[in-house]
Amino acid sequence: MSQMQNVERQLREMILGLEIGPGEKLTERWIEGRFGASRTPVRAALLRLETEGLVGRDGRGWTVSPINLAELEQIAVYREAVEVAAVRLTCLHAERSAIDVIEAMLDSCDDNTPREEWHRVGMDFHIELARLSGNEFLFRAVRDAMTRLSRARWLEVRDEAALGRAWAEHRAILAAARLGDADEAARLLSAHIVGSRDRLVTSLANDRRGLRARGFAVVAA
Amino acid sequence: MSQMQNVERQLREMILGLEIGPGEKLTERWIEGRFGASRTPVRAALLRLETEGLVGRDGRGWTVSPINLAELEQIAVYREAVEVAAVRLTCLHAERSAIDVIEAMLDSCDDNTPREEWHRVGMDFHIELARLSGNEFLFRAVRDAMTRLSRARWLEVRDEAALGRAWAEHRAILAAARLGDADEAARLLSAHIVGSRDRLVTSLANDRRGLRARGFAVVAA
DNA sequence: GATACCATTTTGGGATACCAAACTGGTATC
DNA sequence: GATACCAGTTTGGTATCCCAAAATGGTATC
Repeated sequence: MSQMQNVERQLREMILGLEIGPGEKLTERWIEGRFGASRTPVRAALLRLETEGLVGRDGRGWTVSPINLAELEQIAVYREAVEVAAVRLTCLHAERSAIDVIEAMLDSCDDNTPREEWHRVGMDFHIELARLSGNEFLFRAVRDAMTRLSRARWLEVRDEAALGRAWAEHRAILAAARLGDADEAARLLSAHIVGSRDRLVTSLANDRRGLRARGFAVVAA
Repeated sequence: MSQMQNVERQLREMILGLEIGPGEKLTERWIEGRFGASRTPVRAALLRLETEGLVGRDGRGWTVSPINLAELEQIAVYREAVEVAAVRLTCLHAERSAIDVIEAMLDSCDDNTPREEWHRVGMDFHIELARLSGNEFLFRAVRDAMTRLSRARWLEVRDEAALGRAWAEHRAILAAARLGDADEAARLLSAHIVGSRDRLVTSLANDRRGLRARGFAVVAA
């Protein structure tokens, strides 16, 4: 593993894991020291994370991208477009076994599963479903969108009921896909994404004060 | 203008303008000498062009991405998803004047207009239409997709009739958008993209031998 | 106490030096 | 003639150095 990939991966994990808060300043020299690499791989990593939207330039200097509620809403619209297109393709040439693999992912979560794992599986559901479309561009679009949403979803306060509802919606989507019913799968997925967005934005807007108190920059819609 | 942006812009122009052929090898040192910059900005430029899909890593070393017919077909599906979503949004809050600006772009091309300009306007039509959606992510998706398609479209052999047909389709889409008829605009745009893709892939597949003779790597579907 | 100003430090952008791995071309061997 | 092998060269990855611009902090002035 090259240093560049190493720095990139570790820095991404720190940002997504909120070990570095949204809105925090980053200096290339701090990263250099933190990961024991020189500035060349550090700069390469920052350039890539910039295209992922996780860090941004703040005049001179780098900043961990703040949570931006307006952006979250726009991403949801984007997701809806690409995920619905992907699931429609999947329905056309649905591999029964491939869908079963995704269902098994959902099954792997139970009462003993740590919160972090639910979070990851919830994202992977959408990513893996998009992968089944066989279209590399739709897949990457979904994966990148989920990456951008990741921190916000992590901050969302979700009760057991909401989590259970999401899982039920996931299962309903898979059921429609298994039958090859593209219209139904599209309708369910679309509703799921819109619902998720509403809960997410509402939750963050309500908690905004508390989040800022924790040092997390949250930009209003 | 920083060196990095300079190198990036010039190198992108050379690749898109086919001054460096698809499939050609690139060395950081050649670029360094060609643009009179050191390796630091060269490296940054390559990293960004990599995310745009214009260059790729070939083991050790860099290669200008070949024209990939399978990829072109996948991009068309992706475009269809995002452009249709964008135009639907545009229809919801269509600014009459903004649509007129796009129509004026189309009008600016006549018999005396150089082929290169038709090419550029044909792409900008789609990009600007997506911008009107107001959704940054849909806009960027369309812009990036058009960038990836650019070289292939430039290589396409297009007769006057095909060009005229494309312009007529563009105008029809704008007319529907002006009326706020989202379903009609979506239907027309979708058909336009599918038609474009078919003509493009057919043309390149037919010319494949000749293109390879010119030193352009063209990967079959 | 607020503010304008200047010296110092910090920082990102760029240039260069170094290295190990990969590639190249030629040669010896069969 | 084909092939295995080796020295020399090229090249991407990394570290380090330099610089100008921007941030910082202290100080003098009002």
